Amino acid sequence: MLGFHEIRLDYMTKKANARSGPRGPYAKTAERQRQILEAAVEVFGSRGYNGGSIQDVADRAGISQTTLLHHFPTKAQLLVAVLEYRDRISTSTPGTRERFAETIVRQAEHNEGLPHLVELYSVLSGEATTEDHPARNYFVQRFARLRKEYSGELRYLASIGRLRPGVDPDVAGPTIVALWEGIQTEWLLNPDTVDVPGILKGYLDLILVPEENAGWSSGATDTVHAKSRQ
Amino acid sequence: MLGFHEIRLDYMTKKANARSGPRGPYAKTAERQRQILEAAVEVFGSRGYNGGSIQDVADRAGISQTTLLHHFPTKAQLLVAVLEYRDRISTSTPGTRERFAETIVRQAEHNEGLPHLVELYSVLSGEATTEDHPARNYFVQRFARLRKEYSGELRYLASIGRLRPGVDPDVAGPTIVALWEGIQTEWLLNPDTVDVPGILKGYLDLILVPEENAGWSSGATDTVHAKSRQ
DNA sequence: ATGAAAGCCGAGCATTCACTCGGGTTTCAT
DNA sequence: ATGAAACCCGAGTGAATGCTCGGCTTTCAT
Repeated sequence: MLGFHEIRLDYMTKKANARSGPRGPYAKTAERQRQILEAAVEVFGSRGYNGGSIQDVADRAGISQTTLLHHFPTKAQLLVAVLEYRDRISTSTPGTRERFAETIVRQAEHNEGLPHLVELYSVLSGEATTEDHPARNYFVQRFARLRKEYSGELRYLASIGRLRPGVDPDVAGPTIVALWEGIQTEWLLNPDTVDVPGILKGYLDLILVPEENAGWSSGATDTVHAKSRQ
Repeated sequence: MLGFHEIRLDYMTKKANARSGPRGPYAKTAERQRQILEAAVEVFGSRGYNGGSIQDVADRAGISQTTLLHHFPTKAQLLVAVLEYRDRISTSTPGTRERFAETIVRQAEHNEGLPHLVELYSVLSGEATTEDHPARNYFVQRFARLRKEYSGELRYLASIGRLRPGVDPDVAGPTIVALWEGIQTEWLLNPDTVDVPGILKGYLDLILVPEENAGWSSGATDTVHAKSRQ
């Protein structure tokens, strides 16, 4: 059950009296595992977890299936490793708290160039709702965390008068998370007519007060014209 | 490629000179196929298309796998038949055009009693984004139709002054579809903390003007308190 | 009633699946 | 340098998959 990436202190503890024992991964191992995980992103992203095979991943990584299983003993452990890998190297969008909306829209625009990633999360979050799916707990935790984070940011914006009166941060936070999730799935099915950043901006413009006039009076922000038609 | 449900006129044409030929389905066939399709909803809903097997469906329907394949020659055709079956018997929510929001919220509340159905659509819409998935075209069409329908309803509401100024029906329509889709997936992962009707009502309250004061002035509708916390 | 088609199923079939085994090659601390 | 562990792989293994085949039973228009 030990993930490949977890620091195994016992390997590193160089006891003088311990003449022999496990030596830990070699220098090239990290790079090889990165190759495998990148291949797994593509396979699980394009075929899903149930639909993709470890043979597919091994082929795409240019190694034998047996070697893959040496690094990640089971398919389920490989999937968990993929998700943790993507979390580790994901672009930690900086952005000040005041630029909440801009940060989200910018991230959505950035994602348009990473269809593999979007596919991975869309396919797996749906699959993960099934019984005993190895990624189920990951997505339960992930969505709960996101809802909490967004609600918190919106509460802060409310405290400085940037949230439109009548908007409950504990409703709007989960709304952003769900909207983002849903619109990305639709974008994968219909890339030409669905505008992910546009839809998100449309909602954020609805609930936020523009920075200049913190005293909110009416919904006078310009209509958002998205390419989303029909 | 002929779906089981399509009316096959050639069977019914009783030509006097045709002494023998295909006779069409027997009386009990419709009921049997309904059993199979109900079983398939549960299997594909709880395990996904790739994760569920036709053996599972046959077992749950209480028939042999071979008999199932007599009625639905391939697994892919079974899936398509399931989706069309659910469309055919789906509760055609009446509701006047003016009661747009109420109709949606009522449908969402109704869905809480049909977790099998919600699972089916959530799991499959994610899976369907993968290459060559037999349900891909179904979901492409379905989402496009829903976006168009909702945008149309909102355009009508705008024409009678019930849409908040500044809200573009062509953005809000797709937003409702995506939000619904996303929040249902999260509900399946976290049924106790996610309130599907509440989140939808929160958005609809934001974009619609209450019936009584068609002259909209501020966001003075009460804050929506959902059970959605953290 | 009869007989042809529909309905139904046990027994396979070829393939793919995740995973194991045994043994070779490479790395690297000593 | 050396030797133990890490790395790597060919060749399986057993189970499950979607689907076919051949033949029996049931339905029902004639």
